[in-house]
Amino acid sequence: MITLEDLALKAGVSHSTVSRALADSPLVNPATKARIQNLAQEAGYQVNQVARNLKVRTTKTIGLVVPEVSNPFYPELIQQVADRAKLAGYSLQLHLSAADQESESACIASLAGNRADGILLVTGERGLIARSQVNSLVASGTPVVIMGWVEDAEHLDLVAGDDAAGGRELAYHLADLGHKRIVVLGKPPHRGVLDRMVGFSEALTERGIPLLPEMVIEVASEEEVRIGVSDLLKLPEPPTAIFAYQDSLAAVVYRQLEKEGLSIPNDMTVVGFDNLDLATYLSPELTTVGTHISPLTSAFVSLLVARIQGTYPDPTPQSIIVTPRLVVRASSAPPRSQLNLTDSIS
Amino acid sequence: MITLEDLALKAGVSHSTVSRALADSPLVNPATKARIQNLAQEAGYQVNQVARNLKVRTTKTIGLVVPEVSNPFYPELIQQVADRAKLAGYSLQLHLSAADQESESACIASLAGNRADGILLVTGERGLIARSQVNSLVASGTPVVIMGWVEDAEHLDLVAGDDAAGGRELAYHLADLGHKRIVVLGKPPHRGVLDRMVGFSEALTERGIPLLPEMVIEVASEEEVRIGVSDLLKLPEPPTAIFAYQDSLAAVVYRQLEKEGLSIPNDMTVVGFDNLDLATYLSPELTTVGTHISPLTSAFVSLLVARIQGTYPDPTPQSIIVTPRLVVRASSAPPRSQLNLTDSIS
DNA sequence: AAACCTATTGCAATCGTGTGCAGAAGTACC
DNA sequence: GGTACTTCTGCACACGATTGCAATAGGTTT
Repeated sequence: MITLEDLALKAGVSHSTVSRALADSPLVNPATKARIQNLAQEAGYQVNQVARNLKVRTTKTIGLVVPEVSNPFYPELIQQVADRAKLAGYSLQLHLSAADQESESACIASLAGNRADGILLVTGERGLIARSQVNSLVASGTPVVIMGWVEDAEHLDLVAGDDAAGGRELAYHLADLGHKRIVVLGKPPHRGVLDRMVGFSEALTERGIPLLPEMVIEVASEEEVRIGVSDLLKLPEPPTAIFAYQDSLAAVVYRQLEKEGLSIPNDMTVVGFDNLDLATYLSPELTTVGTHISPLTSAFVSLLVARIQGTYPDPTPQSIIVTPRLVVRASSAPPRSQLNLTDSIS
Repeated sequence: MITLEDLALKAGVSHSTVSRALADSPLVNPATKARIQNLAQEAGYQVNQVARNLKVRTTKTIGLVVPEVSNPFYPELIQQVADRAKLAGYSLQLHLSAADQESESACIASLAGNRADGILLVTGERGLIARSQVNSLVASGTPVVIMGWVEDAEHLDLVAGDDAAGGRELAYHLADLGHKRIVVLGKPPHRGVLDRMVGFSEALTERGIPLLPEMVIEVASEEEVRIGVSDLLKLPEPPTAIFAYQDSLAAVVYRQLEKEGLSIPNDMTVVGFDNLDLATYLSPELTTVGTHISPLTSAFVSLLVARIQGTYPDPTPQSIIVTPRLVVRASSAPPRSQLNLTDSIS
């Protein structure tokens, strides 16, 4: 790899002059500047960023840590973050935190070691694991912005959707349609989606609809989803609607219902949460609630970049909450009468 | 951020000793070594990788450039590459090449500037754009491995699926089912999938089935897919099967057929290409062909890592071709008679 | 006791850039 | 012609780590 020194030799000047010429400094004679720039061009000179980073104490890199990527929510997020980061002049260092045991800690340590200018951290099912690391990183001057659920968030810069509000929207929607027996289906230890459940059940009670214990199903795998759904249909009074915590879970519910010979929404209403592209791939298209990812990521990276550049007006930790929106599609409808439903099952 | 020098002061030794202690060098007294390590621990010392990288002329970073991420093929790929890279001790620098105009060139330049130890490059619809940059990068000693279609590939390390073979498999499958009027549907400028088409049509002619010009539909957007499908159904002799170049296109075809009131596979057989997770989300589950991504990514990163470490036995450029596999699911069936079909349309 | 060896540590150079400061031209002004 | 000023260039240090080599101290050998 060719260096400043190499160019300097060719041009018959010192490396300082070359450096300044390539930085388009007004300190260097326009003629020599042009000469040097041409030389660099044709020699295919590529500045050594790692040397440069060391000197200028900045890497123009932001770290993005995301739990995984099989849930379609994350790819959409990554794409947008990447676009926005590039626009602001930053490269992306991607880490998947669910990939190894040490999870977030290892990712953050790596990013800290590589002196990322800032870190975007999307929490996983168990919330923010590496809390203390984040604290000390922030204390030492590296901005970190969190997305997602996190316990005791007031000392962190945070961007999140208002999951409780989303849950309420869905509950109202189902209640308005006339559903009385409603199932909630989700992963048990997933703290990030607990608020969805809370908002949902609050709104149901508010409308005088009981959420019976047997109607709250905790599932840890696709297999358990299928079994859970199958069991529900055997109840003496089966539900008329299923609320899946996530669109991707709803997709599994779809498949099982189809296997059982039920049609959506005639025999069963299904609603999800997230409003992914996936929701429109399903058939019938899924009624769901969610923020557009776009305002989320917009706040996410613009807050971080502002922190990095010290341009954010308010120095205290921010909590940016984006309100989700109900998207009614074809998977929700008023319930059939009990009689018809049992008929169609037998 | 705390440096070696800071630690050295605290420990009352020189920074060289600290460096060696942290590297667990046998050159330093076990007692002082332990003392220094404790000190570093409690001071929360994090080695400055950018300084280290400059000195050791290595970054333990590999660049991954991928066109985009909305096609579900890529997230699956990213996940696996990230896992394998981490396993080999490398971080990932992610670039999305379709995000900006300069496309691949800008990504590669950035990675070269940041002195990535190696680059994994997944080509997009138009094949490898930044050919000359890749060449000079490889010439200067940075290994690059390409995945996907590329013109004139013999001087590059390459990993790809055998798309022509996959296309043939699909053609045989449809022919065996008894289909005669078969539509091929894909994006026009997408060189990467041309081989699918070639293999497919070769196999059809081999079986004596003509692939009429009006049966080859080029579509550039979702909207065009819908129009294209809709138009097909108005033909005097509509097709009985549709081959979509990609699973994600097949998903759009599904939606349009549903809107038109046709049922898959009774009224129309649909097959895709890629064998994504998406294929099993669809209903009915999609018959498709594709390699498992796993052997692809495995070859992808292990070849690159071997090149970086100089452990690959054969120094000449490799072409690793992975053979895809036909996965028959519920979306393909023998054609109905012409009469029934036209009935169900009207 | 001199010579030698070993274990441990520090000195100093190095990686490739950026940049403050000094110095060298060249120019203008009195 | 001397002074001051402008314009340009180079010297040298810094960024924070690694590492070859020299140096020290202590112990062993003869």
